[in-house]
Amino acid sequence: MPAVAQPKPMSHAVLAAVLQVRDSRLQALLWQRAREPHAGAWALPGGELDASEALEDSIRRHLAAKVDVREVSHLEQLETWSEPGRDPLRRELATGYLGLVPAGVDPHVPADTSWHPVDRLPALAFDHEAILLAAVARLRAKLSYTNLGFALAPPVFTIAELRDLYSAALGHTVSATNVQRVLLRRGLLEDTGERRRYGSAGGRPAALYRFRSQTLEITDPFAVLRPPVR
Amino acid sequence: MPAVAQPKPMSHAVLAAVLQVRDSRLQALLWQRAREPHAGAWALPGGELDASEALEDSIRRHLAAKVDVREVSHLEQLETWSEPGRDPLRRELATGYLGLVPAGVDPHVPADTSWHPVDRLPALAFDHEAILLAAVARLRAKLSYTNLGFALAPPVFTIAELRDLYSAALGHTVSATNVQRVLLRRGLLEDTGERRRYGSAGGRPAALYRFRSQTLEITDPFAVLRPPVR
DNA sequence: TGCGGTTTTCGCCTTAAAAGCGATAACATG
DNA sequence: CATGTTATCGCTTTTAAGGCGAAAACCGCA
Repeated sequence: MPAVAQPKPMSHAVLAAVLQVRDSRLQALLWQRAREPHAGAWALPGGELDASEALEDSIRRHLAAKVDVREVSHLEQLETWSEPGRDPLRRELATGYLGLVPAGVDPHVPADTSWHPVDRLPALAFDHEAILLAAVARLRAKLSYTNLGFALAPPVFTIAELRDLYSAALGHTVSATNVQRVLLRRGLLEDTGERRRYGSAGGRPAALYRFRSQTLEITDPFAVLRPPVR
Repeated sequence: MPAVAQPKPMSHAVLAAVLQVRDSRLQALLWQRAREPHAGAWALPGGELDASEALEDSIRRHLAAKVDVREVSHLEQLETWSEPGRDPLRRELATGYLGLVPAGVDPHVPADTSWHPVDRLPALAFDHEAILLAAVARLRAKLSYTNLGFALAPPVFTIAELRDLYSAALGHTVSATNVQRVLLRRGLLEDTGERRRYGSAGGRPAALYRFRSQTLEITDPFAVLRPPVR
């Protein structure tokens, strides 16, 4: 049979770095590969793009196999990775996604899947470590100039809880009074009127807040060099 | 796991929004389609991804057909567009790129290709308008918190010239003294020691500056909620 | 050569936002 | 009811940017 130049075996995968703050640490959802290549290494959840679906639909479909996608409070596209050697066996492009799960929920996951702190990662398959680190970088950047915190926080929370969330996600300590005043001044938080205690020991009960919006908003265009006011 | 189905007829394209400030306006490089679909409409330069090349290599290769790629001072990946209906005839993904050309150069372009102000675009083919607008948004955002201006500016320039560049790229007027002080304070500009006159009429000769770095740097992490200093 | 015109550049003040710090409020517990 | 603990608020300091006008540095021309 004459070897007509058949379509190149180039496939397209979608991968998600699903992040959540658990035990006061930023953790990622990973599953352990059973077969080659990279058997035993950990990998980001994802899979093949179908012929008729959009990338975001595809990652939602694949994520459903690992976690209850209704728990995913935010999903956004990252880069597309294309180095020819990124998969040793075949030519495959991969589009990465950042997924976030609010603190507090504990989604049921399959036996091969578990959470890993992003600052103590196991050996990852393929180029998944680069993708995961890109997701963490994106999250940390956006926490500063958007309301993305809503996707990491439970429905209501005290300022102390929120500080711990930001501290874990950003990887450094933050002052509770600054978290409160920065987010309040920007109008991202609103007081629920209720109050609750945070830690174990006694003390003044903390006010409960919620995020005013549950969809991504850029709070400060950081438009240095703004248009003149008048 | 993978059914031995034949490769899906899914192709992958790369497209670039190449932007330059010309005649004090931000303009994009477009070519006019001769054949269906969308014959007569204007399109972003680009083409098919080859089986063995990375996305960035591919867009460089395709751009070479439209413009001298050595003139492109910056190239960065945007999103990947995947709506199944984005091409009426076939299933195709497209990864967008933002390309920048410094003001002053006038690259030779083919007969079907020309520059168009981004605020007065002709009818664009497929979803190219969305991709182009995403590129413009990315440029405008990054001008504020990175040194990306280096990619729009000629090697040396006066503050007045730089203000006009920023003004054209951002789409609103900016104060020259603020451009100067913001960029100087951030350490992005350095004085060449030489001076030159800007306009036609007489006046004090302007100092010539250059960008200290020609590679992308984030000048302000905008790390609101910074790590504590000590 | 002096003078008006033009443009650049600099200093100083105002505005805005965030960080630091300590005082006070609001509870639990013995 | 005193004491410990945590939350919250007000005040001050620091940092960065925007506005404005004066001074500097040239040109052309009388």
